[in-house]
Amino acid sequence: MNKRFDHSTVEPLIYSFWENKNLLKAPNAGKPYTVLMPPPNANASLHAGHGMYVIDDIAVRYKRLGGFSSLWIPGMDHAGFETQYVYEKKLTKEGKSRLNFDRKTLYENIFKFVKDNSGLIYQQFKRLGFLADWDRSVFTLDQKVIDRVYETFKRMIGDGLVYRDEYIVNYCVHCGTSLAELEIKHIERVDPLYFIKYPLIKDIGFVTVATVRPEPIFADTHLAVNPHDKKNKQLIGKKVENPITGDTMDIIGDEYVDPNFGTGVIKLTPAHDPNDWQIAKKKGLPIIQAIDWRGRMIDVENTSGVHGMKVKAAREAIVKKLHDKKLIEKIYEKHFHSVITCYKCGRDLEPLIIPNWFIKVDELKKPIIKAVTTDDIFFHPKKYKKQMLQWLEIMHDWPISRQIVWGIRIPVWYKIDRNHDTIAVRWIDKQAKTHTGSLITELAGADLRIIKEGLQEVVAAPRANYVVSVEEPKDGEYIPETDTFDTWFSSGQWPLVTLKEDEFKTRFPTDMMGTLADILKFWVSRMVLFSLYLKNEVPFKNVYLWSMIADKTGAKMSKSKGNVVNPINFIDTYGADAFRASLLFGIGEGGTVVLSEDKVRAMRNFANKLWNIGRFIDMNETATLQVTPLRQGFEGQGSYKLQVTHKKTLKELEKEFSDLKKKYIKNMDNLKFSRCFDDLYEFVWHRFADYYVEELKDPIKNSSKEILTVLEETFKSCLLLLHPFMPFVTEAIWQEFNGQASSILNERLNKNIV
RNA sequence: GGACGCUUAGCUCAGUUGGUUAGAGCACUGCGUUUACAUCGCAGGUGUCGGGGGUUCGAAUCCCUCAGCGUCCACCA
Repeated sequence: MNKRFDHSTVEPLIYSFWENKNLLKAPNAGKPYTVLMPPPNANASLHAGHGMYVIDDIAVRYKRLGGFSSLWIPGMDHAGFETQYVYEKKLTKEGKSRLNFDRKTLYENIFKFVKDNSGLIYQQFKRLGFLADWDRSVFTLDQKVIDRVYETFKRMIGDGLVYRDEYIVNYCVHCGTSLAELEIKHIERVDPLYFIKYPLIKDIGFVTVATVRPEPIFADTHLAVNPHDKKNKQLIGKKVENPITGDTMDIIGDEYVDPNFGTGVIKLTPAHDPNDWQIAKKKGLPIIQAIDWRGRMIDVENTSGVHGMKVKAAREAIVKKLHDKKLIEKIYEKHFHSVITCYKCGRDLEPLIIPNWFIKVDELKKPIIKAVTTDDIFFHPKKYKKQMLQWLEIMHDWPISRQIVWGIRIPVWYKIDRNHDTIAVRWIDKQAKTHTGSLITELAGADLRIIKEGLQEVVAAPRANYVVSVEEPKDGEYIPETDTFDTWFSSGQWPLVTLKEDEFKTRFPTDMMGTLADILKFWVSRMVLFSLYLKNEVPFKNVYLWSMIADKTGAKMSKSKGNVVNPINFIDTYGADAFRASLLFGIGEGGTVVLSEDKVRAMRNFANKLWNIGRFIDMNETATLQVTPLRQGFEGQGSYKLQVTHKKTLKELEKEFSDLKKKYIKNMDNLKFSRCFDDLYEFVWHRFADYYVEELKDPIKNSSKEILTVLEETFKSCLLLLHPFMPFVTEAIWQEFNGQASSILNERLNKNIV
């Protein structure tokens, strides 16, 4: 044995050994134990946040050694929005945009891009030593996943759980796309705040409203004040005149209004402000669109005179108009506020109403709340049970459509009715010219077949007729829905697409779901939802949530902060075992994980310590067995009388180790992995090596084989206990003792543990 | 504003149902080691266990309160 544990040569050899010996697959024998890997983005590469996957590996390995048929099924996610975002960035660099392609071509290009960039993360997972059955990997765009998603959608339609409605999204009129939360840039900016006077009807005087957006006033139908606002609450029920159109407007009360901002009175523009929209939905107020997809004003009767103008020009026109009417009380030029802008072009985003598909969750969430409350699903750490329940209470209907191509298309076709204008399209012709408009108008200038070939986007009014079908219906003219499902709609069915049909009897519910706490509500809750809906069972018995990985200073790692650590560097320098162990050592349950090089180095030293304990035992054995080099020769050797003190020491060791083992089993079964590892570290280094081995060194030099046997057996048991945490070094030492063809993965804990 | 959590050594953090002298890693100091390991060993800590109050024979641990920090949610017209 070398003086030092050489991780860089040993680790790859051991991993391919496991692969070649089929040790990564679930053994046929044993009670099933199943863990599903949270699918990383297909084009992702390893970052510190993936560190928590080690938890899953520890569980899988522990159960393997415990005699279970433990199985870890990996997979990859297509990660709709995020991947398309990355791809479009690439297009921008090439001087192109997604609008240069029809929908089908764009999808195929992204598919190729993802395919070319996938696979790296699995290579990196292998370097971490993951005991996963790679042959069973599932991709969220595999046909069987798509089939399952379609089937679920159809069933939900049949059960009346799906409906179409308007939904307010953040839309960039320049880039022609709605943006997800992660693509929005919040910036702070100074804008004028206009104080506009609304003449009271039947009363003398005005009600003044402060706003940064005067341009859609013509579409407003209501003002609102806080019902608890002493100054303004008497306005509730009164009527004012719309300063642009002269129409009558009601003043209503809503707690949402902040009495301390501006004048304490707000105007409601439900079609173009998310908060006003919420109020309007709640109170059933009319939602009148004043701005279209292209960022132009809609005022068909044009009493405002701004119909067809762009937002900025319209604002100037409206302000001038109000000024002429002497309805502007004042303009506060330096209003500091936060606005949302497009990550690509930097322009202001326009909150717009876009028709969406929704899932009704009121009935679906009841069994989830029950399952969480009654601990059918157990949360580690416990605090997430509360967080989950809190979120489930406020969980509202789920908008599942996304205006992107990278995903599973919602299997719906809209029936074209040439007499009713319910569908708008964007398409690209053979000359690469983009056309946008109502389908009926477009059909006047182009054949339906040509439009469909160049189709980019369809926006159908909620009242448009549709047929749910994967294939195009034959009875008339149809145009497909172009929206795709929210990524979580497909990944939420992960437990239902990863197992084989016959495994549902034996491996479902699965045993543990270890994932980041960030996606508790996005992902974990949806998996439970789908599983209870489709299988009437929870998808997993335990949820292990890792809160976050932080840098040395305790700050959360994020790209924007630039403090992201690439774990591969640590693995290269200190070994996978050291990296894994550093994520566990000295960590409270569910606490922040601080990743620091000092700690990784300390764990590398521990791996080396293990190696050298093995080396010490091995060397002494060789020395003792010079006559009969085989271990089987032990019994044939003459026996030695131990001095009383040494016998006592051995007894102490056995007692202490037996206590440790009991504690270990208890903590491992309760998923308290970190504590187990801390205990092992303390025992192996500071008790076993520093104390017992040192105490027994002299008698060993007198060739006492009995002592060596006890030390070796104890140490080998320690290797088994440590193996889930540090798989490589423990396997390497195991093979030194038992031969290169043996594997610690074939050992079983119950043989060695009382 | 709402919910939850955290505050223990210079730094990062363990500390289980309350129970002897509160621990580890890192860092620091001294000594040691010609054969398991210098990626080592031994030794070195005056810690108001965030402040205050309470329960108890006994509190880092349970309760109340105050302060600071963090996470999630809501909100910023």
